[in-house]
Amino acid sequence: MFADVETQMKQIARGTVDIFPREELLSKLESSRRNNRPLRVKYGIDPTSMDIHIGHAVPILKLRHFQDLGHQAVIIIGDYTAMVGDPSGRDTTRPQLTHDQVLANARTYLAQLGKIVALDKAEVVYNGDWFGKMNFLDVIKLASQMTVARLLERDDFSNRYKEGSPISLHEFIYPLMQGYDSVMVRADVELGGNDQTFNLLVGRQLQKDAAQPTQVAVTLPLLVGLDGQMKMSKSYGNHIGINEPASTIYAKAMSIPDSAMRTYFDLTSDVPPEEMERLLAGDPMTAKMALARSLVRRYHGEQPAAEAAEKFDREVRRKELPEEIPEVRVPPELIEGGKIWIAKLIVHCGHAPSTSEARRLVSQGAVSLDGTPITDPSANITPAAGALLKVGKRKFARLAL
RNA sequence: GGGCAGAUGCCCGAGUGGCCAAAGGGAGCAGACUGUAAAUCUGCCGGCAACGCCUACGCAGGUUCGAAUCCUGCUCUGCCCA
Repeated sequence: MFADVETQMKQIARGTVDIFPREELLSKLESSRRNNRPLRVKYGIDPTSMDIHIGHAVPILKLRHFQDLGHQAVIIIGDYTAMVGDPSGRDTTRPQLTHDQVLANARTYLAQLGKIVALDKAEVVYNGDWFGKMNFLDVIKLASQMTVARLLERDDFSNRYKEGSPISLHEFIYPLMQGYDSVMVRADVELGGNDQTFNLLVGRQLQKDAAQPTQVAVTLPLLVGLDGQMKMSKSYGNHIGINEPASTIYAKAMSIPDSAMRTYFDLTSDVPPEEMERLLAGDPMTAKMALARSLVRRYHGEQPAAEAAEKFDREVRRKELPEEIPEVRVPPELIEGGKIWIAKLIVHCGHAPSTSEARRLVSQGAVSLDGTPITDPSANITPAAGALLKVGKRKFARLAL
């Protein structure tokens, strides 16, 4: 039982950059409905690092939408492609991972994917299943289906080429591998980030060469990070990890710039469009709270979402002390004559990476002990059990002996 | 294989013998402001119980009282020729 094509299209299209070609998707949806056959919707993920952030989750959510509409999710774990390292959107070559690292990552990935898609209803395949069996001649045959000129059409490749940055040959192979995955799983639709457009189109070409029906490419925007400028990426430190604690997700979501709110609603939340419009027309802070809450709800559930909201309100807005302040034992070897150097103490609490950094914080007036500001970077203080050390606005420690 | 150019702090990028822990920008951190943010302003931004010392300008040596800067070899990268 599939919903009518128009309804499906509307849900599929929300937040997408492009559906290519649109008419082909329409006709696929029609015949799927007519024949009561779900579409095979492919999403490939390379387990290159351990954690998924909500930027990665954007296309995965779209996959979930397809599932909700009754279609078949086909998740490809790129255990082989991960070893190549997708160069998309990057200006440098990625490090190649070993197969063991990749398999370990794959396991944690699947656990995280399960928070978004219904894994029990999805097909999960590893592309090492077919790439691992290819011999060199097979690779050459695959390579012969692509030309260098076409590869250089891809922006990131051509930019790097023009700039004189290195492009390794294996990176050129990557799009072919991704495209070949589509042939192997006979994909009807492939989802991917905007930066994947080229790769998704290669899939169409390879399917055509293999005399298969071609897949429709559905691309989604790259989510901007917390800074509102650059794309979300762990290496920029502007990400929200889906495995992060509820209160962290909430607080990070609250720190996105107002200008990014609509995008976040569209791409990361389960807030329906009408509700979103209503919120965006009103008080920005209320809207952002709704957004933050919807995010936490997805990854942690309703109850933790409510708690995170409350915690944020209490600690950040009303500047009350957090509920849980880490207790830090002051080791006797750091104490001399009953006193401890403030910079050492801050480092010991983990609130500064070096004593140099710690003394900077002190001289900038960021440090207080039991509410009394400490401004002398060479101050020695007498540590008392239960004393409250405050570094910056949000970092606390309760001393213990 | 040959010729030429390049490698600088988290990133980009100046610096071509002392005044260089290294301009400028970005990122980051702290303070003020605030609606949580953004924007703005101010300060900081290698390490060390520190007005001094140590480690740093691809790697290894060398020349010099003194090197990021000069020389030699190596590694990596780009361009051109083959």
